[in-house]
Amino acid sequence: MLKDRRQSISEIIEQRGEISLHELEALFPDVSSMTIRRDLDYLETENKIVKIKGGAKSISHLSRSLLHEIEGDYVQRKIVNAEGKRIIAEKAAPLAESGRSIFIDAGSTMMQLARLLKIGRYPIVTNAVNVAMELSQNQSATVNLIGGALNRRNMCVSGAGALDHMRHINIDIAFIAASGYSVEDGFTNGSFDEYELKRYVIQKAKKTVILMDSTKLGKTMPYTFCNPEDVDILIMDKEPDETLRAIANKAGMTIM
Amino acid sequence: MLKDRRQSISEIIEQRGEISLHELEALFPDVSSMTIRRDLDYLETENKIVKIKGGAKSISHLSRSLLHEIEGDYVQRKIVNAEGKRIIAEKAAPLAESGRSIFIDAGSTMMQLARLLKIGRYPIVTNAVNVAMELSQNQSATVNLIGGALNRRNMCVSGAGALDHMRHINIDIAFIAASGYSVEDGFTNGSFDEYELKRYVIQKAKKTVILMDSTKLGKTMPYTFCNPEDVDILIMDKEPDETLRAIANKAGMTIM
DNA sequence: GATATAATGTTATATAATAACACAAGAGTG
DNA sequence: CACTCTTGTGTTATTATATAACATTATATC
Repeated sequence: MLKDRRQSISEIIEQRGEISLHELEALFPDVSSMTIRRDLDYLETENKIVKIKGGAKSISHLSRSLLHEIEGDYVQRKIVNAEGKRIIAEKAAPLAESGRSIFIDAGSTMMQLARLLKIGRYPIVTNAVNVAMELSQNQSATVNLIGGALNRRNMCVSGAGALDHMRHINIDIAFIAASGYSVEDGFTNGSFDEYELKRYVIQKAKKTVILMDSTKLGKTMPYTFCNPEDVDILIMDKEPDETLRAIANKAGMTIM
Repeated sequence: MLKDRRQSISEIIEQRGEISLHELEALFPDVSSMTIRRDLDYLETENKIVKIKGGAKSISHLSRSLLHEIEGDYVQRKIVNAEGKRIIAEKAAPLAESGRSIFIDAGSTMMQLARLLKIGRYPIVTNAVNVAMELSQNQSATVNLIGGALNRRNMCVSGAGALDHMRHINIDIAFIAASGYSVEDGFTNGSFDEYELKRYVIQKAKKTVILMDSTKLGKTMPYTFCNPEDVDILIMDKEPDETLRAIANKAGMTIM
């Protein structure tokens, strides 16, 4: 049946992200390669796939890769420490299991985390549009997107409306991103609105987890949103040095 | 210079959405086609484009087309009346000029409207994530995204949080989508949460504009969110029949 | 069951992608 | 300043893929 076959092809591509014509030929031995080509033509007009040389790609997969790179200076970030961020996200994901109400901050590390949380059904609150879309696409989670002004640079919501929204939501575990940490200034970030929100969430959350890759160490950004004393767990991609370890011990902050 | 050329190519593709290799060859006569191929290879690894047979496509354009089709049953909708929706959006866009605070509802017609509003800098409130992203991508508008539970089917926010959020926002003009209209039941839609929000917004807005394509006429969905008396302007893609015209006259609703 | 329409198959042809090697230009380095 | 190493580029032959046009088979409709 034509409709079924096209549906199947669509689903396969959706699942794998990309496939070669030859693979499809093998999967559908009953029809000729020309038929499959025509199926791909059809799916392309439906904006489900793009035909590439020798196969096809899923548009929604391509779009997802875009979501991961929304941040303005993404090229840099991507190169600098994509690996570190993955490591951090993998450490953080299991922590989410225990929470009944989770907050996820904006940022590319958080995007990685969102991907890993796919399986499971946590009620999740976030201020990042890309995180919300990622979470909602593939799972049964309840996603609560905070309202407020949308920052076009990083697709993140903040401002007075956001604070207001949070007022009625209780958070078990908050996963917060930091753009800098230094002994003098603590955990810092670069935008006032986001600073306000982070502060507020940390204050409300029963447990605060900071996700920060090692390149942020020693950097100071304009706003200090919290200090080690306010943090339960700090997750990094590398082992902390002695100074940081000592500070953490004193402040009761676990480093993972 | 390699970097400049790649940047240019990237921008051209970004702008046009798609281009053929031959066109690029013509635009860059100083380099061989092989060089351009290699540039495209590079841009592909950067997730900016997809190479297709004989050229390339911009990923962000592809993603945008996805935003337009997020609704679950989009295949149907798309075929039924994409043209009608464009007509409606074109009629509605100029109305937005006069408002100082605008609300835009979720839905594919609204997505068309969002595209047309690109030029200008309206402060815009919306509950549709795709509309918000579209608006924020290409312009100087202030976009205010309503908070609440994210509906994964249509990427639209609703629920108690959404109502709460709206409480402090004043709306000059509200552009609302309707899924059905009938004489007996008025303007209707299919989800309770969205119904609540629509009602609330209409009640708050100084001016209510309903956007509805002609295929919705005579249909009734589960929830009546308003009646002609509550509406200032109804925009459709076709001329109304006599019955509707009479009702509109009586209710003080202008039909465009 | 006859006719129209849609779906599929087949082939030849045109088109584009790739790989492999060759060449040139610039950046360090001794 | 020669050198060689890297990087960017060009050329060609080869391979792979897409297209177009027509032939064939299924499916629906009356």
